[in-house]
Amino acid sequence: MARYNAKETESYWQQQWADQQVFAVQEDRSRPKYYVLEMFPYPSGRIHMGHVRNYTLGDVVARYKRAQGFNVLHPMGWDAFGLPAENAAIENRSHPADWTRDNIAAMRTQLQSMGLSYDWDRELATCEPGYYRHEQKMFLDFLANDLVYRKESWVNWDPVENTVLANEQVIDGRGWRSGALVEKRKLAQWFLKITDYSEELLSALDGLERWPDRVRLMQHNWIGRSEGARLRFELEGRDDRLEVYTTRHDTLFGASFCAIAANHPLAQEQASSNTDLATFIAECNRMSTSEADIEKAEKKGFATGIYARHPLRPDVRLPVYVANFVLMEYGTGAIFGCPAHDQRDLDFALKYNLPVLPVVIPEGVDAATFTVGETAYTGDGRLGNSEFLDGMTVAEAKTEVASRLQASGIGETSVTYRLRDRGVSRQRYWGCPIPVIHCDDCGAVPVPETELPVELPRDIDFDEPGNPLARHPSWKHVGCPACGKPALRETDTFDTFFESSWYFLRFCDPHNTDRGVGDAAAYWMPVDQYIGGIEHAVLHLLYSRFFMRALKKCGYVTQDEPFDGLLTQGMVCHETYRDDKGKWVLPGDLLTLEDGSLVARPDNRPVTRGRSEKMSKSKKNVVDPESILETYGADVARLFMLSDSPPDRDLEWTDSGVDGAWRYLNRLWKLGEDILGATASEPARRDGDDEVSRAIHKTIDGVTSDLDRFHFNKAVARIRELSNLIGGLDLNQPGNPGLARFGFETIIMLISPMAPHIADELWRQFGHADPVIHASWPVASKELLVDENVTIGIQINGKMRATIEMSLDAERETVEAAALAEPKVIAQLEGKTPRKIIVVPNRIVNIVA
RNA sequence: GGCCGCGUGGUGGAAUUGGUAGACACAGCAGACUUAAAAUCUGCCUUGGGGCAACCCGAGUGCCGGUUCAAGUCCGGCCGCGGCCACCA
Repeated sequence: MARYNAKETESYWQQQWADQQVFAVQEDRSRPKYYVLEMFPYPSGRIHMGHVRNYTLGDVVARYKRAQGFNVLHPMGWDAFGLPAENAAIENRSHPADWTRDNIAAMRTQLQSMGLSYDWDRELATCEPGYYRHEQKMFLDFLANDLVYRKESWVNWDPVENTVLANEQVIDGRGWRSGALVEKRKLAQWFLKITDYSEELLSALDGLERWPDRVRLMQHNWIGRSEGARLRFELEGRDDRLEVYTTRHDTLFGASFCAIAANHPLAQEQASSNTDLATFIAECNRMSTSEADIEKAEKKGFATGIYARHPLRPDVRLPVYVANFVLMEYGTGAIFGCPAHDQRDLDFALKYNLPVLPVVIPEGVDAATFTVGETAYTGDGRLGNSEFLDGMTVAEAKTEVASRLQASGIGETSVTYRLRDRGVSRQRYWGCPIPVIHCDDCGAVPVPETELPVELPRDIDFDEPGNPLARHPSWKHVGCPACGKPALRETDTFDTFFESSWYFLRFCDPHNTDRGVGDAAAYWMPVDQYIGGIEHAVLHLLYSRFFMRALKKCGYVTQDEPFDGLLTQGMVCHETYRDDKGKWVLPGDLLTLEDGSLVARPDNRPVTRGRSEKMSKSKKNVVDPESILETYGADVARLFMLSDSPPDRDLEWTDSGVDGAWRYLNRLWKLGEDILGATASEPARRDGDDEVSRAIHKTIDGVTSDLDRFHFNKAVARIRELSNLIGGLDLNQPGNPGLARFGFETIIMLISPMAPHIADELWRQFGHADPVIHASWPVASKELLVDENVTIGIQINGKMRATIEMSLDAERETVEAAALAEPKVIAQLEGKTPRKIIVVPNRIVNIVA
């Protein structure tokens, strides 16, 4: 055996695995299935460290489960539609399809050099008609099942990307990719009825026991259920009523105004005959939705001149305002304001000189003297100034108001969700065409199934801004499928979340041409372990949950939840560096001078070290995985990623940590060489009950439970501990070589999911013909997990003073006597008689004196 | 503003869920090998004090207090950092 050559070994074994098709998977109902999936990447062209971490984690799980006898499905594909391809097309005059496919090829090569155990035969790319035709079929089924609808609505318009953005894609009032200030526009859009499932998506969160609590909480908050009431106010001089939504119907007697959203139908109606109001509404629609601006934004209103009648007090008239803080999208788009108990309403009331009547009185305060100044009272208390409600608790008052309103037909309790239907139309080329044809006579007509897929045309140009599909000379001109008259194709495409909401189903049977979701899904689904970034906690993960339910309704699947277990990995971080001009510097351009100072190549500019942040191109604190794979090999990169931090925490990338992983693998190689030399004719000795054998079995047990719980860093620590122990054995002592061999072969198996190449090479050197992947996971002997003797700590008044060796499960009295006989204990007690002695079996003795 | 996390050596992190704090590493220091360096190997490595020494005494898990025989772990109050949501009625 020569010095370990990672490069040769890794490419040799990658070839072996491919040739022997060791990762090919089939339905095999005789074995339990295990579906492990990492979030598929966008083909940007190069992998980054986040990918390396994500796919390493998934690969460890896949290989470990396979060794345990599971039939493991572990596929990889490409989330291949999306804007960057179009931007690249504009910049480089390339075609989005070519750009995307080239990137996929490049990234596939990179991923393959990581030695990941994918069944590449199942690879898919969402931009291929073979994929998206099924998506178009799903859309048609959604239409038929009342899960999708078209409506005119106010949308977020990104003026730079010339497209609509979902609410979730607007961050601080700006487009998530372009950073441009988002405008409001009214457009006809297709919407998915996710709100039909609000309650179910919420309540089913409880069943997702193998999801991180915080992800469940984020979805819980995102769905945002609130229990309140809808009330219909009579409007003076009008026949229609104003419906408001409130969660504080207990405060109804404190109401002093009503407010409606700028885009509320009543506001729109009034604006048609009132130019000042129209101006005000236009102003509201221009308003920025960024955090900072909202903080500062004044609560502004415009009195419509309409008055609402108080439903419980005929003498009270409530002026109706159009107000800039009322959202059309939530509740009914109208509220009643109770200034005394809502800060926003109070600000508004003070500005427009509206009455402030407290109706919830803090316990022990007289209703007659309680006043509200500039701060609304939002605490608990009893009702006051509220006629028949006086003296009730808030909860009692809510019930009473609800039942009175219900009895008189004015209102009823109502549950409202923050979750909104998701608009899916995007005015882009590089996406899945929405299979609809617009006919002047027949309206929006679904494309007949026999004509699917509606394929993207290849010949498009990006010379002008906007959607090239809409400008294409012929593509959109078709006959109406219903009446045959000339009609126009929908030129919008789906938002890319559509593709990623069901790809996990496609992996179960990716070559099925008839159906998007074949029968194999019933065998493989749900995904047993899904792994990816926390940034998808709400969007992707919630929409995938919705898709499963929608597809179930359409008969595609029988299950509700797509992902049984979820692991959200932390970010890969790195220190940041800036030169004397404040420009970011790549870690690779750094040079440490002899005096220890940091400079940047090539001109040795002085550099200051900044805090560690998520690796990002903009701050240049990136390390290119390819250079690491090239210099150290995949096993080193994988081992480092696993050993330094728990997977759900942020990982600090350090060169020295990588070196440490490199040194360990070389030490392991050397150790294997020594043991092999010493045991040329001696087999592994597995039958001992000595301390080393016990340590080996304890390591097996520990690593197994660590991997079960994704404590990869601890598993690595245990393996290193064992290799330190085995490395310390004197191979000249009789018996030791066989023991060392047993220990070492165990280490190879335990480390094989993490560093698979070196494991397979060592495995072969130790005389095994088949790759480690075919060996079954080692099982610890129960009887070797417990020691004959235990070390028991002795405390005096809670302070550690000594330890004693006792046989396992020694009698309480024996332990007590031994503890009291310990010289240090005698010295510490100074002749005092213990008042009490607590004995925790096999663990600790505490003497209270 | 609302909700939720997290604070352990110089650093990343362990600690069987209330029972011997600091496993395993990284960095550092000392030594061995070497003409020398790199690599490798060995040792030290929370902190203050004492001892030639194996060791001994005290303090110590952000701060203050509490519960307990026993607290990094549980409770209360501060301080700091981070995440998500946010004009949601």
